[in-house]
Amino acid sequence: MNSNPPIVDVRETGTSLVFSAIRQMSPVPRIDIASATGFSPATVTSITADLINRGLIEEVAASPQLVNAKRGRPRVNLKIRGAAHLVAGMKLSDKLATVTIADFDGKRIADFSNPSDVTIRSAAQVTEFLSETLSLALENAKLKQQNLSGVGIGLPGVIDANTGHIFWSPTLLERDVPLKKMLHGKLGLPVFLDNDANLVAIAEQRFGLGKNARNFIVVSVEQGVGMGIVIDGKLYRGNHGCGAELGHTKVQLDGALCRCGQRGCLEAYIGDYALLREASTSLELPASATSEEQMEQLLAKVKSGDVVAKTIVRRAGRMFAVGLANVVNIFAPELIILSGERMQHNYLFNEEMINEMKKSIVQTGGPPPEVAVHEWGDQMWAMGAAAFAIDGITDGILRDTASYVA
Amino acid sequence: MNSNPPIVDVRETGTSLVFSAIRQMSPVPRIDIASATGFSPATVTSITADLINRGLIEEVAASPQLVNAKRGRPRVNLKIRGAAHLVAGMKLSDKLATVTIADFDGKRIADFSNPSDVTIRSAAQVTEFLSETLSLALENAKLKQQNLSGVGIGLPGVIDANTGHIFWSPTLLERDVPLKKMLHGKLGLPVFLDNDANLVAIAEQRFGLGKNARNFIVVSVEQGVGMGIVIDGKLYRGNHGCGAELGHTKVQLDGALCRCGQRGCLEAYIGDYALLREASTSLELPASATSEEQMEQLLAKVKSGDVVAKTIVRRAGRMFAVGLANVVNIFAPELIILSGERMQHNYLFNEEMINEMKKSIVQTGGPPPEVAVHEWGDQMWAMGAAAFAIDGITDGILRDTASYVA
DNA sequence: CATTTTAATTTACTAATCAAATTAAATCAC
DNA sequence: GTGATTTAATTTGATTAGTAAATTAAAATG
Repeated sequence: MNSNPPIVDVRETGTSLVFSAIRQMSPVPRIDIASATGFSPATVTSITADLINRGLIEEVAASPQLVNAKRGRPRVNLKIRGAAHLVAGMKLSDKLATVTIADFDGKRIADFSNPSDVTIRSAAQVTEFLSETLSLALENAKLKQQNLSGVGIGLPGVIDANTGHIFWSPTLLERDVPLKKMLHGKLGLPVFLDNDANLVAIAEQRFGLGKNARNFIVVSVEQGVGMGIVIDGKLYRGNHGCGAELGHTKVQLDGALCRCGQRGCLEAYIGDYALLREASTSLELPASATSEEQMEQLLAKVKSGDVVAKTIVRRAGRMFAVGLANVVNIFAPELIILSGERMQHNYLFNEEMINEMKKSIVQTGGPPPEVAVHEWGDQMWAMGAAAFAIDGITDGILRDTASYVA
Repeated sequence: MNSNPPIVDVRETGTSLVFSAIRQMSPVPRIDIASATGFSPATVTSITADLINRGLIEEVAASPQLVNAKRGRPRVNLKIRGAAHLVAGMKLSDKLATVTIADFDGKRIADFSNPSDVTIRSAAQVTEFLSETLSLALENAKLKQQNLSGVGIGLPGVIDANTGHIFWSPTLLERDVPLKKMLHGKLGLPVFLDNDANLVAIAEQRFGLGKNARNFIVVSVEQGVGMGIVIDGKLYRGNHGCGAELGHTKVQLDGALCRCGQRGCLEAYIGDYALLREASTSLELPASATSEEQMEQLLAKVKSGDVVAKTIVRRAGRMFAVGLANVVNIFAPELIILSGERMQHNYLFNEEMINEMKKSIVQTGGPPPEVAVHEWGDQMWAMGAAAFAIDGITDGILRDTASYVA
């Protein structure tokens, strides 16, 4: 009964602590690193000297206009050295694979996207398609594969990010695919896989609105409803490494039928297909059009004052508010980021929904969570994947015993 | 824009790491501490020697029958030294204050409970009542206040555990009460306050079914519905230090009216008052009886096959299943502990509900969370409070620079 | 140009931790 | 029994991560 080995968490090294402080606050002078990490200036000097030595960070030439007009020795800013590594971030969605090449500092170097008519593939075909897309992206950016230090990839579905095992994905024909291993074999590069919603959360944390928050959630609506949870500055992935499934929380007992086969799922009220399903019963929408086109027509009707269209969209908004409020009641995050493209804005991410949500959360006495809407393009997903790859590579580098001279 | 100071988390000291390993695995030989913490045996020897020196842990005399019949030098087990400190854990509920005196190792030394007709008090009166109850409990156990090193107290409501500030509690007349400060002033002892549901989670983690889990939730139904969330072995308290409000997650848009004034809250379907409200419309229950008695009568009717009573209880169970499933879909914990007294078992914590819940969670491919029902008496809450106090005291002790000789 | 101020570095030390050798206490094998 | 073997714990002697205090660096001030 007592032989179970509870793994006590690995303590972070001074080097990794300093490095992540630089990443978070970049550009930042040593003195601020010292106060943020609690290390003495002496230690910061010695650790940063080592990091500079290893080519991972660099000093920033002081730009004259930024000098604070204070006296004293001027601060020397440090930043991540972008040239240290290049990574690719990829996002595989319905009919498109998007690639962003980024440097170690997260700077976007090049973008590429590869449309395709095929929406669902075998594991082997996905491997092939992603590999081919990466090659094209590299060619396009005049880079070679050996310039890359790793590839991060996001795709929808239920994925264990630790093992890179895909339990299920709408883009894959099979279940239980060891895609990370397959891609690693094909590309010969370190591969980092995760659910796309988690990667959006990482993107927000690293480059977006989550920069200064420790506990926040990111809700991203695309085909499905995704959610990423950041607790204590760390992405929370649940017990099996799979993310949260906001889209399949129940907002109604015995409610509308969902794609997943269950009833009352949030997604069954706010997903594109749910709205169109309702529209089809009492509105005239051209049946032959794509679902994107149909959605646009539905929203146009809402704008022009169509009562039925408004009813449809309004319920979706109210249901979404309930779903969000539930997350808030359970989590009490400091910030909620609604992340998506313009279209969602019109029917979900609006004042009315946010107010309704706030009315449904329990009064704690503390301030309600801030709600922010972030309209990003498609590249955001890929940037999250790139950030994920950067993190993975950084972990690998900093785990090696850092030999710096005191 | 860049001057915000991101606090990088404090790294745990070797001493506190070893100490918590001992607490978790107690009794445990040094060699196992070494492998669990990753420290070398040499380090464990030196740290444990210091802890023994300080009287915080002790060697356990080898009991002959437990010797593993292996050869080699026998292992010497270590455990927390109970005599090091005594604490009181208190729980204030509707009509009762419960006290448990526990030693530093979490061993129950004495119990006491103090019933009262008053259900709601002013802050001053609560301070007085708790102080008086503690005195009686000490007297009863033949102890003096100076024997105690701290007091942990749990009460329902919205509480910031860090500051000990009570935003609101059903047991208090006023809002925004700095109860921790008041009690500290009155008792002259370190006081640790938290929401009672959180303390149940701590009790489960320390003494109960959560011992071997890193991510789990504890749902406790008393008057309201409480939930405690443990992530990565640590109680998650949300952004303001206040716990999760499972009872006020919405399970129905525009649903039943809740005590909190909102509609569709889980509590408005499964709380005692919700069931009795329904019962009152079509069942004959003696109006003069207490709600406990009425509940018993309602459950008796269920048992004897009353159709209406069954309908009422069955909906409650289904709603509860939905509420739980939502938590699982968001969190994916490895374990759910349903904690409460016998009564809940009959109408909420049963096979049917658990199956219904499992049907409402999304298939991840991984195993569904384990669900365990834990029937504890009233003392559980107080034990959680005691454990919380022990933790607080331990933190204080181990934060001081441990001067051990290498 | 000396003074003041702030940032960064150097120096000399301390504390935490480990590897390797040693000691301790048991069983096993004959 | 007695030495060989095995495993746990400790000791010893280094090494490393980190600090405090002194020093150097580079600016503004007056």
